[in-house]
Amino acid sequence: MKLTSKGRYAVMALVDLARFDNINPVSLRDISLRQGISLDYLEQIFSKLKKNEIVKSIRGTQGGYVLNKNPNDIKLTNIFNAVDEKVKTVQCKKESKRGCNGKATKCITHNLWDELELHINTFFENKSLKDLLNNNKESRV
Amino acid sequence: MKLTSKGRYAVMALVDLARFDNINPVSLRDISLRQGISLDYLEQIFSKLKKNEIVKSIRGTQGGYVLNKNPNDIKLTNIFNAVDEKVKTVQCKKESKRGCNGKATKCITHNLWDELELHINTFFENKSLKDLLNNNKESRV
DNA sequence: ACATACCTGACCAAAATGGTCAAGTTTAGA
DNA sequence: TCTAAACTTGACCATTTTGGTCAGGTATGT
Repeated sequence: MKLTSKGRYAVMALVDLARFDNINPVSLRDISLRQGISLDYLEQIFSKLKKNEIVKSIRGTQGGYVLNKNPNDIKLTNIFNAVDEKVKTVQCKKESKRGCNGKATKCITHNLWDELELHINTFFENKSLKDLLNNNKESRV
Repeated sequence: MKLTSKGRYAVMALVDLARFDNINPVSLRDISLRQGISLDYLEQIFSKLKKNEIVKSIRGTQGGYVLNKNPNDIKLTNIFNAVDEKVKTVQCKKESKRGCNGKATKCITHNLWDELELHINTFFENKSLKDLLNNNKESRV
């Protein structure tokens, strides 16, 4: 059970963006340099963030990205959904008619995984970009 | 962020085992049939569970596996650790001296991932095999 | 017009996942 | 004592996911 770096990068980049986009649009190049994330990879990630209306892009010289919402209204849930970092505990959800192993019953631990998913998602829903900004004053190592 | 089936299978198998091992040792073949998990794969999983003293094996005809502890004392944490299903949010933990991206600072969201790990692990530590047994009376679909 | 920055899609290597296969060893019971 | 059931070990492997790179674009401020 692990977090993929696409999800991590998306959050890191957005925190970075939130810190600097008051003044000017922030170029991916800057984020890339500051956060140590490959520029090409960032472009993929921001393409998705844009589709999900979390950021806006401004083209041309001095262009870059800007948040499209108040940091308080951008929850981790929104970010993770945007980059397809979903919390998946069981696959059997889709075949809704049937039980889990093709049998007529739910798999013996089905309720547990539902609980787990809920537990994690609750965490993501209660955490906004703003929380992260506040929480990040004293992070020197 | 997803749960691997090794972890899921381990829990499913142990719940199955806990239900039936009062009378006789339970063979992997039976678990395989009841839970729809490949026998060969179960063997890999139980080899790890045994090393971690969660189950005992009894060889020979009519042999099989038995729980090695009270269901109340087997937490999800123990099971997941046994089969290497760890919760990993950041890689940067190991290089403890340095920060995250090889820089002198923690990555901007480091605290967040720590919190998340804690949040998930707490769930696993508070859940025992016994809880699952009780919770599983009415699981028909 | 040109540099900067976004945009798009193809491509790819490495690791993880989710197993299978083969060849044992051990032991209860007929 | 023979044999079948069951555990044991370790090699192997196909597929998917991950974490990118590369090669081209297109838009726009100056």
